[in-house]
Amino acid sequence: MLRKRSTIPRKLPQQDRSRLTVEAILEATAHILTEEGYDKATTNHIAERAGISIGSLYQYFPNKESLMAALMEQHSNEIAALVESKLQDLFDAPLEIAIPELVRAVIAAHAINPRLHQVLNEEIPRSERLQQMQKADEHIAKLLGAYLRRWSDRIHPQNLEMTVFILSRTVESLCHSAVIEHPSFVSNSQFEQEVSNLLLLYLTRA
Amino acid sequence: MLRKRSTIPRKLPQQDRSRLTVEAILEATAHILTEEGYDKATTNHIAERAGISIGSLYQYFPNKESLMAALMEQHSNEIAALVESKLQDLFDAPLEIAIPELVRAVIAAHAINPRLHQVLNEEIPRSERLQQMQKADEHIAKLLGAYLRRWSDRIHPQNLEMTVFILSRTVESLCHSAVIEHPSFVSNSQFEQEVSNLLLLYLTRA
Amino acid sequence: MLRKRSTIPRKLPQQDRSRLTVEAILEATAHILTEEGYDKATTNHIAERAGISIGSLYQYFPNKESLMAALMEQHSNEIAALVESKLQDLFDAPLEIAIPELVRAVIAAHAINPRLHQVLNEEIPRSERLQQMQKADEHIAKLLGAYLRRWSDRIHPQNLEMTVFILSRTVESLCHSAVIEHPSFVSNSQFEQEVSNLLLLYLTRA
Amino acid sequence: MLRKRSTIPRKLPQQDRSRLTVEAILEATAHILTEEGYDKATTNHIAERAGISIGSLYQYFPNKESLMAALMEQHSNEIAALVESKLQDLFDAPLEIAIPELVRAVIAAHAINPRLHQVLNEEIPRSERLQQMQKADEHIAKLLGAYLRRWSDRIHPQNLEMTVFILSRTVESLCHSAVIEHPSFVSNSQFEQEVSNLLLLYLTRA
DNA sequence: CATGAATGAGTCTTCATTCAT
DNA sequence: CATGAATGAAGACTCATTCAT
Repeated sequence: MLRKRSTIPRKLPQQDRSRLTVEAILEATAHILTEEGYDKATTNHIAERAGISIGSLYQYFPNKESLMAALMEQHSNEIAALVESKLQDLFDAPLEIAIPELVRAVIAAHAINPRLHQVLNEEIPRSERLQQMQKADEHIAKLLGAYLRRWSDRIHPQNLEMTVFILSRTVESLCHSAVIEHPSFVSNSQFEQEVSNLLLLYLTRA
Repeated sequence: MLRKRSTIPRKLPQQDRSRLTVEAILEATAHILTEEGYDKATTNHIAERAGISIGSLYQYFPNKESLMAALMEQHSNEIAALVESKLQDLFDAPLEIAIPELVRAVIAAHAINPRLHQVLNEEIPRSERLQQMQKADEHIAKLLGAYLRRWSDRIHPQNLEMTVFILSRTVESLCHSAVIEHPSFVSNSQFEQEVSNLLLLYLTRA
Repeated sequence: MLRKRSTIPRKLPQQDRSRLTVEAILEATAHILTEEGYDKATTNHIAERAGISIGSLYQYFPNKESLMAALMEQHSNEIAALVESKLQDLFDAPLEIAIPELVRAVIAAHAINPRLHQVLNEEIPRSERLQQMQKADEHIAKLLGAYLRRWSDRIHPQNLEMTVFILSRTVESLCHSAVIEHPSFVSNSQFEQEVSNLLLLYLTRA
Repeated sequence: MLRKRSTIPRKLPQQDRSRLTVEAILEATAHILTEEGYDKATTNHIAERAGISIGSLYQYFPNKESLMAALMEQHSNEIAALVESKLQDLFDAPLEIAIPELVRAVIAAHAINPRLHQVLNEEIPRSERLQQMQKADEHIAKLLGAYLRRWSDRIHPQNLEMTVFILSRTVESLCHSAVIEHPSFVSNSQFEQEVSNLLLLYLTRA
């Protein structure tokens, strides 16, 4: 039987030295991915840039896929952390406050390392992507759902699942596209306002 | 100067036999792409499925990239044609009519071959993608811009470029995600209504 | 600017094992070249005969061209070394001694591996040849020029450049052709004498 | 049993139209060979440049090798014709007249199309070369032998075969190298004189 | 006789992965 | 644990040649 290729890192770095090695590997991966693109990101090239041997790389990651997965998880976590913390802080804030803050947070999250975000989203083969990304997405969807339920009396659309879907996709895709294709928009508070407006008007009908 | 790898098909099929061959090749490519994914789409595999020799494939397409480009163009054209025609028909229709129709058209366009659309959008290496996709996008953006200008007295947001950007990304991404991730939404007129609402409320503030 | 395909070996063999590998590769290349000809000298065939995997071959040589270049350099060096050392030893010897010795040395140099010399000179695509070959040629021309200048008072022809040209081409081509087409000549001291005569009479008019 | 690949043109052009076709093919071959080199000289490319279909090319030449052979024969014949006629005219001329004339003729012959001569001599795979070239060479050697025998009483070297060998290789290689590497020599009567001197002094010891 | 679409064996080359040291 | 030499399956692509029309 063909077991699915493990995507789990081979060993959790327990000593300091290994932790450093793992970090170096991921750093090298991110660097090559952003500067040279996915198809220059060979395991040998990554190991070289990380300053270790290819053998050592495979000591920590059972295959290339797991390397990409680890990087995506790391990146997702960074973004999710930002958004989550905002969302939690704003749990009791009304829509008019929370939505613009959320938009601002998502834009900021994407702006951390937009090129990496893009490569991770666009160049890495699908099979290696879905799992990690969805985990983060789902978590955020859950938080967003909780927030919307908390303020449900002020919200028009009744189908919560659909509303969460519409909200999260819209924010994500607008912020992502803006960062990639219209960097000028990002530094422009008008864009934040417009996106916030789009969502607020939809939610409140006012 | 480093010449870019040509993406132009090698020869226009002139006889009937060759036209069939080209069609068979593109059909095989689409099939393998949707059923097995991009990295199973080797030129040899495609030729085999098309029932021709690998040599014949290269008679019509100078390299793998051009094959993908041709398929994307074909697909983009199909989608763009649908949306464009709708947009032109609706040029004089008010927002309340036009927007829902547009949403419906975009969903329908994506539903033609959603898996192919997804693969084309997500798995094919960036370099081979951008050009074709953007051409279609820009055309639609232009039509959308013209429509919004036509009805500008009823529209609140003043920055036309940004409005077009927000509208097109939002429709595209919501319809795309829905078709891929929530097929149940697609056959559900509520989704269309909600998306239309999102956009209409934003545009009209009413 | 279009970078020329690198002809530089990929890595200098640092460990003993790899040094052996590189030698095995070159040995296999020479063998196939001499026994089967250039168009049987595929990289896969070479690797197989060297008893290594094709991957290992490409670890040391970035492409086929560099393999050929390395072999030519090795071979040129062997020949050039022989001739050069003779020419330096004979710097103060008069024409009557030096010329026959030179002829003998050139014949001996060609006789080391005549078939390889032939293949390297005649079958390998031009582009891969010129550089290596000319380097050796120029060096020898320089030494020959120095020698002729040293004995210029005994030499009739006045145009030194032309004389060097005539001498070197004549010796080279006669020895080469003899080794390839008339092996019987090679083991025959009469041939050496005749060639020496040809050159001596020309230089001294006596 | 593996029959040797025929090198004989498939049919002698008997009608005018075919003769023109064959000429067009050879002309195209020569042109591509001189302008683009041997490895751009694919049969398809040749047919295209000749303005005929690849199928027609194979009507006249059973394989690529026979094409090259035909071109070499044509070229050899042109050169041989020049040299032969000179040699026959000069049969009764003394060495002092005949040798310089011969040298001049050989230089002129090489200057007809030096690049083609070079490609034919250096780039075309050995297997396809030898036969044609040797035929011409042998013929000239025979004529030269006859001439030397006619004047044997004035000639010092006694081994006629060796003398013919030395003479023909020397003239050939010096003229060839001069045309390719030192075009300036060619238009310079001093070079002719020096080469003639080289040979005359050798033959006459005077 | 001409055409040109079709063939497919064979080429160079890459890169994830293993394993002896 | 680290090293890096070695592996080899697999991919993109070429080109001499054939054959149905």
